Amino acid sequence: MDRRQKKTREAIFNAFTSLLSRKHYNQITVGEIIEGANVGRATFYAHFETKDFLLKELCDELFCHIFDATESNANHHRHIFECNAPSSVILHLLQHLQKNDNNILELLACESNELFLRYFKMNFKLLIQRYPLLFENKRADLLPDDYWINHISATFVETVKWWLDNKMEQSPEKLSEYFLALI
Amino acid sequence: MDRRQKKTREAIFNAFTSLLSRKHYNQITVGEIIEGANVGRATFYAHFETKDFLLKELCDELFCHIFDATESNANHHRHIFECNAPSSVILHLLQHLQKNDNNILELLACESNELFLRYFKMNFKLLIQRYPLLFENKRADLLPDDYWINHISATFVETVKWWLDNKMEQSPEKLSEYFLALI
DNA sequence: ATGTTATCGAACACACTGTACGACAACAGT
DNA sequence: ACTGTTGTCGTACAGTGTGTTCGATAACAT
Repeated sequence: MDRRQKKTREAIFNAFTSLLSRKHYNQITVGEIIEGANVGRATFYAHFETKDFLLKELCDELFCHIFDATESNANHHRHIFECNAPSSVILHLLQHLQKNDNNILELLACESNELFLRYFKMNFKLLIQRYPLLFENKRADLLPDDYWINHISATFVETVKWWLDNKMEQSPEKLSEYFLALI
Repeated sequence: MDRRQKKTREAIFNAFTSLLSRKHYNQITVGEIIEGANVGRATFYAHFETKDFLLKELCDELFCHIFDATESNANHHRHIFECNAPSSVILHLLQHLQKNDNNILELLACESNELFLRYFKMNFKLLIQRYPLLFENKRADLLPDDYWINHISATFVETVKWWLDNKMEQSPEKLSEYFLALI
């Protein structure tokens, strides 16, 4: 990819992220983004069809990054997934979050965090669907599988949300303990 | 309140609800609302400062209605809340939803349902905070109270969401069983 | 019957969106 | 170093939505 394109793309992402930490997605205008990124209007639209597409591509970069890393990690240590040790996976994800790659925390904690948490949940769901043994549905006689999987995912996302609301005072280990105690 | 005002207000709510079932909140314009409601532009702004305020007032009417009913019911039958029978409360709420007062189902299932589910969760949280014995935190030694309360609320909301996604095929009794099995 | 208040319709200034075009500069390959 | 390609810039523009204003009219309450 052309160096100029990369520069522009990154500048737009940065300006956008920075704006999101200050105001709600709905109230951010393309005008503000291009001003913050110092790019021309036409340039913005050459990269992103609309503001919504910008958001989507940002999410793609963020979560593909985190979850791909988790998964490739899992491939090297597949025994983790198959020896029924959900705590390591959860812990790994939480630690990854704490490192705050790509300012992901800023986005998960911002006023428009629902947008990002939705993607977060989706990716987490995919992850645990790929490894059904990780969180086994121990009451499969009573509870439908998709209901169970949705519950795990939602609970994890809510745990992270709660963590952020509490300024992340707890350690990833503690949080992982809370989460596992629930399920 | 003036008869004319009531008529206008209701016409706007109806047009708005109807639009929400067809398209996303963000893409609904004031122009469409007033056309659907057969109301002048100035009239709309005499009732609601912006579209966001319209949404807020709609939510207030909907949820105050459902939860007030639940709560006044609870006052008459306070023993339900204090004799540790969460199943009756849950069942009561689910049955209330199924009756679909004020097209609340249309709104909870529409493309912009996050907006309404947020209010739903908030009100549910208030309800169970008012009756701590209802869902007692049995691992208070390990889990913080607000974490626990948030988890109950989120799980209930996710249960309802799942129900809606499944076209509400299950009976309220069955659903209540699922929910209670989780916690 | 009278004064009040809600509504209407049209017009308005303003802001944001998405597109178009010519000029220019950065790039890649030879 | 030369050349054709491609990304960017600036400006301008049409289209659309927002929120306000105002006088005329009709519904309301008493």
